[in-house]
Amino acid sequence: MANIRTVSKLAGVSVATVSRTFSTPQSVSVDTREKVIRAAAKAGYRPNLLARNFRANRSFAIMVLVPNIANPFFSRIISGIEAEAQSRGYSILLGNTNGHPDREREYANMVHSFQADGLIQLSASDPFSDLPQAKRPPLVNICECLDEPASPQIQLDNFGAASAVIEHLAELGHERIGIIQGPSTSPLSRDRLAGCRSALRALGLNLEADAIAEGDFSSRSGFEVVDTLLSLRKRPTAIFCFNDEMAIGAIRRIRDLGYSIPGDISIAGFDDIAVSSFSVPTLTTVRQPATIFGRRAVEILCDMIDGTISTRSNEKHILPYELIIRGSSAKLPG
Amino acid sequence: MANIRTVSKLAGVSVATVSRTFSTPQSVSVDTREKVIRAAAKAGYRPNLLARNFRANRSFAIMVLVPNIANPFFSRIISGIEAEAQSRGYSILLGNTNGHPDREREYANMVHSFQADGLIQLSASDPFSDLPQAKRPPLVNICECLDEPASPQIQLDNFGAASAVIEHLAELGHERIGIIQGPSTSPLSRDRLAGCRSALRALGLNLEADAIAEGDFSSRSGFEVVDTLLSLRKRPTAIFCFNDEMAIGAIRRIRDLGYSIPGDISIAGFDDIAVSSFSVPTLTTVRQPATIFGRRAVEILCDMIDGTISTRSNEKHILPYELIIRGSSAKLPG
DNA sequence: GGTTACAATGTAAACGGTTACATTCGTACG
DNA sequence: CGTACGAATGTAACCGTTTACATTGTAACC
Repeated sequence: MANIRTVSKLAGVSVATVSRTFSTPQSVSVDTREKVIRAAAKAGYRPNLLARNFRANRSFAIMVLVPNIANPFFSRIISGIEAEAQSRGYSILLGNTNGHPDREREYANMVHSFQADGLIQLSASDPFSDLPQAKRPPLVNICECLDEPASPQIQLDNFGAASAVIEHLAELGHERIGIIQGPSTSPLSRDRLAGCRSALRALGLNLEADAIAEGDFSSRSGFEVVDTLLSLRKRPTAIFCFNDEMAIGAIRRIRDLGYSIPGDISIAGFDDIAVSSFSVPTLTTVRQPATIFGRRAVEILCDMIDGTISTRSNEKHILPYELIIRGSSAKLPG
Repeated sequence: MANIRTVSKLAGVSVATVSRTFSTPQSVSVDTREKVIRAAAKAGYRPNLLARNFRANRSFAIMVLVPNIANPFFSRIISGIEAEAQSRGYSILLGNTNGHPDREREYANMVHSFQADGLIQLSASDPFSDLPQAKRPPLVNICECLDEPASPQIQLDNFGAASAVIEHLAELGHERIGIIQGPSTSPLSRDRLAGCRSALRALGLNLEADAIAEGDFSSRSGFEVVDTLLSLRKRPTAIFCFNDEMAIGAIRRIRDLGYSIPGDISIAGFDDIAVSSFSVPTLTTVRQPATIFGRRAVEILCDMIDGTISTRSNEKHILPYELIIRGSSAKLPG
């Protein structure tokens, strides 16, 4: 392989000049520059970034940890991360954790071994929690936030969005509203649930414990747990699912049981994934600015890497939601 | 940062011994090993992989080029790639190309600058086509294959799968079958189309040119182009869409126009993405072994990196399909 | 006891860049 | 004319590993 020394000999200059030609061209005279570039082309020289990064002690890579890549909402976020990272000269390393803390830790260690300059976590966990503040590498949590974060957090106004959904359903005349939440351990579910509670209370309604079912954000779980809501003595006339996949699963099951949507039961989801505008019926949902999530995360992470922001920052960034009203929610007849 | 010399001093041994303790522990006596490990722990030492990889001239990273991460079928493949790579000690670098050849080339160059040891392409294009055979880096094409490949290719038996779908629809009594294909430039569309033609011919039927509409694999395109099929003088009684997203878009539009599915029109898709089992109606489709695609690609790529397989191999690996019959296809009434 | 074999460990060169510092040279200025 | 200065370029150390080769120590054997 052609290295910088090959090129320097071929061009009749020193290695330093070759290096400068590529990293700080303005510090090399035009003549020399051309000579070097010609020689480099002739030799088929490409700077060895392994060597450059080693010297700089930087990998120019960002590790992205995602619980499940196959989730379409996450993949939209990753799309945003990728775009912003690419434009800043960073490459992205992808790690699928399936929510396993040991997998997370294993991947997070790549930052310690200098394989990545920073970490973006698409879930509420902090793989560096055992480290003293001063030694924490750049980390940004996104989507789902820690309660007592030691790093910057980016999330939707989950409380506000959930309230807005409830208000929308209440406006349509629904008073018995069921909920299919995500895993109850997740801060995200808790925030949305709090939003629901608050909105209902403001309307003079109460959220009974048995009107809350718990899924795991998969369509299958929506399909399965909706039964518990349908079999309540006071069957809900509207169901708010904490993501679109569960809503789609629930719709499937509800229709199988002979109910009409939104005739008998209104449904709302969360995320606004691509299919939600084409499903039957089209899905009322909350749109999250997924690509912006990704871009913001990269912006903040890069600032931490550059030292513009302290790695001890734990600012919370709340992004706005948008309520998208479609065919799955309608006025209660009568 | 603690480096190997810090540890060697702390343990009272040479740097070589420290290095050996971590890379070939059996070549170090038990006493020394323990001494070194204690010293390393004390110093908080982690081997600098930037340095190690530089020395080895290997990045232990695989670049994955995908036209669109947000596509759920691709993300399932990536899931498989990630799992297999992780178990082999490789990390994966993700590049979203949006189908832009210059983006592809830019990312592909990361292999030349030693940032990746090999490349997996999730589309039918060869960023190294201008290179002489001998200089081609390890590359595997997956999903969609080149006609005259210079690298190993992995794809479904698209011809067979499309035939099977047509045969299934024909068995249900359908004779006027419409097609929504992907971009006509894609080899994948062409193979599936050939499968359709062949199956229809065997049944004594003909595929008219105007029974073929062209989408771009997005739900929206399915929604939009299905109109041309519905407005034919001889409206098809069944429509085969070359992916599930387009099928979902088409279903939406067909229902909006007042037709029933599968009462008036049967629909079949391709890919078996997650929502297809929960959509209304559930979707008859072709299941592709997505994670196996990913795993196989990594296996083959690693063999090329290790030199077990020549980088000049251009073997085609054909994976089996599975026809999944669900609610969107039914017997033609009468 | 001397020789040999082998296991354990050490020494130092190499990998391919970057960059602090040194050198050279031309030019402006007193 | 001598000096100071700055631009262009060169020299060589350095980054943290790995590893070929050298060295040492110990045990087995004749």
